[in-house]
Amino acid sequence: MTTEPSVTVELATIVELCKRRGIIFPTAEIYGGVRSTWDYGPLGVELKENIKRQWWRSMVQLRDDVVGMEQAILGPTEVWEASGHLENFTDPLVECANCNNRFREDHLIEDQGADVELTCPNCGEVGRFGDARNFNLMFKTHSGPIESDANVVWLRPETAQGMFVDFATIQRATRKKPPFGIAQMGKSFRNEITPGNFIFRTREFEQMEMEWFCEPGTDEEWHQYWIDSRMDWYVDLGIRRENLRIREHDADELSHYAKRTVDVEYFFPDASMGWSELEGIANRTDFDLTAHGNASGSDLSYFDQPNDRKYVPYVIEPAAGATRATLAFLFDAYAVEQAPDAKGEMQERTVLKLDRRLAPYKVAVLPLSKKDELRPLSREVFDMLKTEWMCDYDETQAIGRRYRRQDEIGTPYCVTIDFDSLEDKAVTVRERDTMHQDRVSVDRLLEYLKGELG
RNA sequence: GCGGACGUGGCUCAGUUGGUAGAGCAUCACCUUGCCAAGGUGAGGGUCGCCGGUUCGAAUCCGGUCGUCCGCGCCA
Repeated sequence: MTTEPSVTVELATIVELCKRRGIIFPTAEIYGGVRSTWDYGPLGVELKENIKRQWWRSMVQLRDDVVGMEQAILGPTEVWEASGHLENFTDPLVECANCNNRFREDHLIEDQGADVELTCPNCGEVGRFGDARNFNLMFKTHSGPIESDANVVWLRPETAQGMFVDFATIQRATRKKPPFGIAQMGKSFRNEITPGNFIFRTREFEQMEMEWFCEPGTDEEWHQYWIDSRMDWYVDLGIRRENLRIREHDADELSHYAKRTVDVEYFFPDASMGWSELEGIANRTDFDLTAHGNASGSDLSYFDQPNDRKYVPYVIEPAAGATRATLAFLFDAYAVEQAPDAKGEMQERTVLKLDRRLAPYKVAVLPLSKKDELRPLSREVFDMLKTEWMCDYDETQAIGRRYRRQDEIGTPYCVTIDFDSLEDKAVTVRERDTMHQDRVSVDRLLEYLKGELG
């Protein structure tokens, strides 16, 4: 049994911090916002891109058996017919006129039979359902200025199909042999009936997906390999292992394309969230390549020349949500600590203990005083550091207050220039988690920080 | 979509029985030779989600609408 961590952090606290510090906030808020739609501010875009960069680094850059791609977001109807999304992402829902609860008509018919009046599972009323209405989870639009059935295109509901429809082209171009993977990061869109929990479930969201093409029969082994690998990735980037778990999908919750799916779940410390999915690792078998092969007439099988045989590769898919991961990293990094102030009294200190690779700013340059004398050296230090990392420069108000500001957004290092610096050409480097300070000469500063930040 | 709650300056909130808005924090400027927030002085910032109605007059009543949160159903 998993022991659930007892720490509580309210989602509202994270939302408030995100808005106040320009991390994430409602889109077009001056017009009232749009439900389920969020903008990433100066710090949020850095954080999210850093998460994606780390995913790409571990998934593509550091491997010789995975290559990247980026597919267009708009796609033709044929792709989504073949993939099964147009069929399976459309739910016929009926609503009970008595209690207003809504159910999937096909599920009711399956349970109760097609030749009887349907009974409401909620209130027990018989025959009070209206006509079924289709809820399509895919966004539809038109390519070109004229709206007509002939130019319908769809916003992709997952990035995965790009790797399937481009499989043969990429395989030929790169001469990769199974097992190998194709990775993609980017926006996907689903018309969720019920979005919510801030950026956890949104209609526009960002995915990091990799399709691993392997020989049938080796798929189960590879599935386990990728489950382990993906767990390690989150832990390596600072998520506490006790806040992560693996959950096996029941047979009745498997997607239409999956033979087996395992979720990586994170324990969100907000009372209403709890264990929630960050990533699904699915065995999609040869479902997609076969479907697209049949529908398009292209041969999407792989010819294994040494063994003189042809097969349609099986696919293992680690599919992560970049947006969800961003929320998980924010939650896991959020801490309120006690720290003594100048008078020695204990005060609350909010710290985002983000891994250094994820922190929006790596270094903040903080002249101790706003006096003109300190400015030239301070700017010199800032200009030097900004060529390596995203840095912040802040010379307003008390130094303690500025340290707290940087703590709250997770900046791992603060560099302070004081009046002694003008004499000894050295600065104070203060680390976020330990609040430890080092005096480092300006000449050695870049080298010192490279050692710390990598 | 249904039920419930809510929507006041950047944030958190207060606004008595309707008479044209306040606080703390934050922000900005100046002062402070100052290393872990809440010293000093001063300043900017809201017409109370939006639309309409009732009223001499509405943040405060009514209707609609948008959005948020909780619950239900559906589901990445």
